[in-house]
Amino acid sequence: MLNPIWLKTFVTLVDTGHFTQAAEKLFMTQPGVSQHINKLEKACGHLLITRGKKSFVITEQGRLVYRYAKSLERNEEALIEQLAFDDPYSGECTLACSGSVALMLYPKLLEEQVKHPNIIIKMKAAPYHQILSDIKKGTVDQGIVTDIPNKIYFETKVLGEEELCLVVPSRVDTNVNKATLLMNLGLILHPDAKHYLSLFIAKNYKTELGQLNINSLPVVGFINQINQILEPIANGIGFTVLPKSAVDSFHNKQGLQVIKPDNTVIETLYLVTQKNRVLPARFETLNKVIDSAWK
Amino acid sequence: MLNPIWLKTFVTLVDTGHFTQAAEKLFMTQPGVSQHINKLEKACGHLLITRGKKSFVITEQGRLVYRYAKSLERNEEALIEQLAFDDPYSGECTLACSGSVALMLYPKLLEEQVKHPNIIIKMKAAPYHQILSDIKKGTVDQGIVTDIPNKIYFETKVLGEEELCLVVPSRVDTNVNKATLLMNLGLILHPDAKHYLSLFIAKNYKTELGQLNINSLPVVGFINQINQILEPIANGIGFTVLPKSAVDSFHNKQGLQVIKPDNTVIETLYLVTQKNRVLPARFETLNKVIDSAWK
DNA sequence: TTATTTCGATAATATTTTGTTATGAGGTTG
DNA sequence: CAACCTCATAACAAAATATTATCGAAATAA
Repeated sequence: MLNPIWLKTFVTLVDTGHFTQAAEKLFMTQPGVSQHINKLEKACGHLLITRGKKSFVITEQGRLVYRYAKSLERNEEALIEQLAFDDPYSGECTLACSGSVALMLYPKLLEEQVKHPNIIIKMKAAPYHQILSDIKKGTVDQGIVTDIPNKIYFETKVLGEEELCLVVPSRVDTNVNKATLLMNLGLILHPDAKHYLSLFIAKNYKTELGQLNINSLPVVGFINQINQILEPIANGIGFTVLPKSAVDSFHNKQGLQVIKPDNTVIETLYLVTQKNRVLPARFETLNKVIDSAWK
Repeated sequence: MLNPIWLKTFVTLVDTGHFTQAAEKLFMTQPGVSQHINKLEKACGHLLITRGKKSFVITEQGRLVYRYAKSLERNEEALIEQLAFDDPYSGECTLACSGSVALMLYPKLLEEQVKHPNIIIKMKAAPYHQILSDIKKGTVDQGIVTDIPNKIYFETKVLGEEELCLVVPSRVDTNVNKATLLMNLGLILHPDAKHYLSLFIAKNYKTELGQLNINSLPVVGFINQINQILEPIANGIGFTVLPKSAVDSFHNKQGLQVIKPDNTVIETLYLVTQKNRVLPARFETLNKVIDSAWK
């Protein structure tokens, strides 16, 4: 490994052209300089200078190492400067959430990135457990989920609420027994479908759906692209449960029919971060936008 | 200064998530890891991890340092690799020579750069003494000059020869005493004018010019752009001495008259490098072109 | 030329830095 | 609650590093 102190000595040596002068400049003794150069040459595996009796000439390798040392110095300075300066309008922000939240949130975040081009938004649509494991690993800074995770590892803050919609094809007659209706249609599966459906059933149609086993429902499709989940339903195939925002943004709404339930089903959204992790200033900028999305 | 060993320890710590495991991986003890991190934090001036009782969370500064450490590692590897590999078709070649040599040589070298785009030719037209001082400083790799420099500091190799031409305006009657002719015309000065003129006089017109003092010649112009030196002469003003190649490439030759001397005046061109400096392989590629320019 | 000074290399020694062992405090697990 | 982890700290041992002393060769001055 190339010790930066040796590199600095080498740079000074090359700049001054004299071992003695370099030593003076560095407040050390001349043999010290000699030793640094020897060690650096050993570490590099190449002679960095060609020694004459009283003078030296830098080798090609020496030139390369000299340039490297200079750039190292600059890089290190830049790093130290960066460490002290927590810019609220620059840096990477990685967040993960469900596809439907992403669908609604990402455009708003992009507006912010347009305002402050040095903020870089990285959005990952993922299922619940992956969001949590990514936050725990630290590969994702923040997540938005619909369940409160383990308080030992995560910090949680309520963001807002979203209405869940049971969506069926527009042609279907909904004035029938709901269990029969859904069994006949079959489920269009997506990453959060079963979770949403169970929330929905827990609050509605208990008498009709009470004994319905979600896992025994026929599955008539699967898609994990949020903007395509409603496609089969608009074509008359299956049903699903989705947040209202996802339904609203669908391009072909006349193909759909949202069943108005007796009790509105609300899921709470939580902003989740790693426990004890202090996020940099740019997340305040970001979270203003996220907060306002549910206001 | 950020010790690369501490940085490596820090990277390992972050990767493993455990002091003990990091220590094992690095064949050291756990307190050693603790100390490395402490020292690194002190050197950075920031906490890199937030310590829990049995675990830690990386801080924003820690993330920056982690990224820096990773890139440092890559850069160092790249350097070491580069040191061992002397590519004949890539790298910078800086050379210095007179304007007239540059005029002739640079196009040929550019052809070579087109063939091998990773070779970067840097050509500096400069007077004799500056060429030598640049080579001695090491800011220029090679020079082409017309005098053998001090053998203590430089290595010299004969490149070829060039004919010198005494150039006067085309309208002038040359069948007169040469001293009178030149005194009446006056010298168009350029960086090598006096040197060339002295070479010329030493071999020709000794009887006529014997007592002519170059420094007392009237100077009627000065220009250090090689392709413009002959401009005043083509306009009927002054005389000068230049290599034949520079005269040949002049755009308005009918305005000029080259005085045919009794003894052709030849200047020898020398390729000069710093003493004891071994040039990298790309200079072999380059010097083939340079050699062939005078063949 | 010879004496003097300058410059870098080397060896021996002193000092500082670094790594290890030993130990303790706090937390988790069975 | 005992056994077991994990990390921090202190004391000490080991290694790395810097200094002093000295030499030889070359440049400079006399």
